[in-house]
Amino acid sequence: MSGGVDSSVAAALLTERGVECVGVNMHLYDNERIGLSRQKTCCSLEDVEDAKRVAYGLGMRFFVFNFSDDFEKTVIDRFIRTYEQGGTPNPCIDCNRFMKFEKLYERAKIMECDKVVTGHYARVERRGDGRWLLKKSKNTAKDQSYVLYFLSQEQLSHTLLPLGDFESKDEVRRVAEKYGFVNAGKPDSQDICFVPDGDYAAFIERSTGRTAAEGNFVTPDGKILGKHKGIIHYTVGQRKGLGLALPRPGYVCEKRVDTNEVVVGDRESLLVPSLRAAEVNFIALEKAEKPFRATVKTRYHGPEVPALVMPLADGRVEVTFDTPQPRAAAGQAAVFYDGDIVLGGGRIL
RNA sequence: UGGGAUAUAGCCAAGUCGGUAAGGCAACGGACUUUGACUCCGUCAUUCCGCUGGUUCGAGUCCAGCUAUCCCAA
Repeated sequence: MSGGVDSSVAAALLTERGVECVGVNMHLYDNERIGLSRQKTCCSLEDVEDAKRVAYGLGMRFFVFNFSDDFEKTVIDRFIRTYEQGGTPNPCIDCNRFMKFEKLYERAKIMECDKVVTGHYARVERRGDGRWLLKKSKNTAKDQSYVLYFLSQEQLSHTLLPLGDFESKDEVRRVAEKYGFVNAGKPDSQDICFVPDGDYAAFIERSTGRTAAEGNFVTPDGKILGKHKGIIHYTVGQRKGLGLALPRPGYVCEKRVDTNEVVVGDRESLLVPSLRAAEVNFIALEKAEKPFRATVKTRYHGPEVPALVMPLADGRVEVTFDTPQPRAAAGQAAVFYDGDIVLGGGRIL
């Protein structure tokens, strides 16, 4: 329970069904770690209070698990490393993957709980042949199946996502209001939780003690356009914030870590016919050896586009789009869908 | 100091027969969003069009001079 509306309502719904629940909040980082002063009222403390009040109100026991060491080692380290290697991490996916559905699930087993319940907008269903499926939420605008593509069969069999059937966020808020939850009107979260001011580059520089090296913006054919602030400040596909006055809009097409160059070109030069992904997890497919068709999402709120997914060795796949697509940033997820059903997904290389 | 060209917002750049300053980029603001982005909407020259004068009811647009830069030839 994050202290937000969604997990609170999820808890309420389960309680309503007569399920015995334990409320849990994950403590993921200390304010000092992320550069907020100790004295300052930290929103995360307030959030824990909110979560606790909701849990107690529902007659649940409530615990706070301190996962800050693991969060530091997995999510934050990965975040920093990915940026330094020229990619663009998705810490929310890593947090779901390593914290909520790995660490927390382990604890749940120790506590002899059968299920992990979260406030994600997605659905878990069991198919006739016994295979567990991950599907989009009914409220497709809020769908979060994209950030859960890594779930294994075992994890899915022990996961409940009660918000997946809601048609709108307003309905969820109405439930919260019905229960009189303090957080019923709390705004949706956004930004990276451990970078509350949004300046992730400054966070990386603070953490590593290294300042990102300036380098050149170059055209695809090598002409120098100007100076950039350091590769970690940009992401492939980015248009705004380059500070370059070009005749047409310029997009980041490539980040060259070895030469510390950022390639800027027009929208055309951003298009690629295919991409590769690694660490692929298949959900609806038992095993994928043959190429299959799917619609593919390469960014959280991006469009789904038709493509052919070809399994390769070492858990990799090659995704060939029916029509060329803007290049996706390495480190983001490529998720394959068949309608509402998540076939699988992987990390973009 | 022979000839030619250009001087419009941070950058690029339209401005017709003189009639009361397009557009793009960047920037800034907002919407969207549990990552980074994309996208969308809005703002952005009213001591004004290098400077100074002149013609005109009216000049970025015509004329003169000046200044700066660029090119060609010396």
